[in-house]
Amino acid sequence: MKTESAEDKQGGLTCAWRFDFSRSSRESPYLSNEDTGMYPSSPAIRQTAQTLSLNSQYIPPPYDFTSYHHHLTGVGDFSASTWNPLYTPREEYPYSFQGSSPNTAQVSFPSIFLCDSGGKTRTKDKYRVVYTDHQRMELEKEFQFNRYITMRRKSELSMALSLSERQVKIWFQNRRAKERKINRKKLQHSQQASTTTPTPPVLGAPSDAHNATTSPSRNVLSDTISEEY
DNA sequence: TTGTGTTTTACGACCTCC
DNA sequence: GGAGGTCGTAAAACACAA
Repeated sequence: MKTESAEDKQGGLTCAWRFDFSRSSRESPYLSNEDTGMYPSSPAIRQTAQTLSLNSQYIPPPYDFTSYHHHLTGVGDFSASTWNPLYTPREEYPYSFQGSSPNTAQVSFPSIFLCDSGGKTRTKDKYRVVYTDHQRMELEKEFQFNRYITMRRKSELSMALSLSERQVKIWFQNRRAKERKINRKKLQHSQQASTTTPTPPVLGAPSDAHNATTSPSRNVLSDTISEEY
């Protein structure tokens, strides 16, 4: 992520939104690829979403896609920007509509980007956008197919969901991080349970810890599919 | 309503692979 | 050197108990 395209950088704009990025020094947080599932040697097998029983957290409610028909078009010089709030996430966008038809309604943006040469690209008025349920659902479906999105699918999804490829990429990164976090919690719980109520190990039924430590070649993230969903 | 904890976007730093 | 990975983190959004 050293260099992002101008498109990825939300229209190539550099903005004045300042943050305190000071942080404590890092203490070699990197785990081996085996531990992290980094650079998995074998891609995850693509499964049909129907075969996966989703955790209730990710089961979206029955969607009324008619609510997304107000396809908004940004007003202003955002032609080069892929950050384009085509949807109105949960009524949170304070943009004023200009136009009568919701299908063609245009939005006048507030001072989304205050630009300077600082190189920070976050918005002033919106530190982050909230993705619509539809966007999340589609991303989640793709995630169930494959933990690692291909360039082709990333491009397709970004087009379909009106997100930038960078947003799709980062969503997948965050989603994998979330899954690892969940797995760590489960591992902790299982370890606590095993220490408090020791049970004899069952041959042929390896635990999560066993999987994580003895099967480095597999995609560690794929473990969650069968466990979590 | 408000305080607090959790989740969700987004990023920088650093790393590996090609 | 670039792309994309993880990790840690900021801050908005959200959930929920008091």
